[in-house]
Amino acid sequence: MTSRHTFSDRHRRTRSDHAQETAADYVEAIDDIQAAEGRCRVIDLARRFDVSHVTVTKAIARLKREGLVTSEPYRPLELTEAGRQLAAKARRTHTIVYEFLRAIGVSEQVAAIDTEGIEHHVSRQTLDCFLELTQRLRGDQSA
Amino acid sequence: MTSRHTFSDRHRRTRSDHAQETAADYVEAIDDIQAAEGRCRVIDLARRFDVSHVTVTKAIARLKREGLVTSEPYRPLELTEAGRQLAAKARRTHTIVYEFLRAIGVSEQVAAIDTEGIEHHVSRQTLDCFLELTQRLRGDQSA
DNA sequence: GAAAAATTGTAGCCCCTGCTACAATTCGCC
DNA sequence: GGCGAATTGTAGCAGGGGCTACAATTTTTC
Ligand SMILES: [Mn+2]
Ligand SMILES: [Mn+2]
Ligand SMILES: [Mn+2]
Ligand SMILES: [Mn+2]
Repeated sequence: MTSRHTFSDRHRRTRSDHAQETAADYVEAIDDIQAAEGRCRVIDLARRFDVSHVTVTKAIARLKREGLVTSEPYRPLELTEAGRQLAAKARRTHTIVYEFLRAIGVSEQVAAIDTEGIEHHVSRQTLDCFLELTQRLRGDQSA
Repeated sequence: MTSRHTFSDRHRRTRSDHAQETAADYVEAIDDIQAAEGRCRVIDLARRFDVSHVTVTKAIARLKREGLVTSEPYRPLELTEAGRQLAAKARRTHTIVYEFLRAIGVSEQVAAIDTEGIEHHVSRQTLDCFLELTQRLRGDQSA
């Protein structure tokens, strides 16, 4: 199948997707929580992801290294401009995937769960197809 | 959104999906390679996934612990019955996702890549929706 | 304003997945 | 039969992501 690509391309890409997954989910969550509560603390993320605050602290250390987050000791987290941009992009993707799953008949609960994983593995092209089909199915609704 | 579930449910599920991801991809690959070459060696998997043979050896050690694979030192890999069943299930899911992406207009190359990640995050319900829509779109082809 | 509670940080542990370097074994070929 | 190549195994390293236990700091409460 598909003669001019290797299996390794596919798996390399999946591994690379996973490496960026935490970053995307974290900055999106930080942005969310800031919007809802005015600020985002480590404990807020720990509760959202159901992990210990230590796990969050270590993840945040990495996001700082990558220039997505800033913070001073014992203070709430802030997003850098790059962090805000990634959050916006992550949210757009998340919404498109979720709305698509809903449009093709997946329940709210299941769509929410599946979206959280799928969103990190959809290329631009696939996302466009999702968007287009969501529109089409909505127009079709009456049928 | 979706009032009676927590964010943590979604992320817990995604983490659990990832834990099973390696197992599914490996047994599927072993089954593939056995079918094509008569046997599957460590080096075959290393080439397919584009990782070192050491990485494969360690992953295989885990699959042995989990009862999916057996092998003797310096000998080719064998699947247990459980391994074969998981491989079959993984292949079914893989095919459904791939055919679905193709049906909604994604190119062969991109569909092959995206499928490799998405397949691990589609619940049964979503898979059913994929299948149904694939059928519908194929009938619709003329439109 | 001090004690208690909540939050954050740090030390140290685990497993998974990646690697290089090197040793052991098997395979292929003369 | 043996030698070189291919394959597999092992030692030791790194980073990501999970944890508990405990210390430090901030926030809340009285
Ligand atoms: Mn996610
Ligand atoms: Mn994934
Ligand atoms: Mn896969
Ligand atoms: Mn697959």
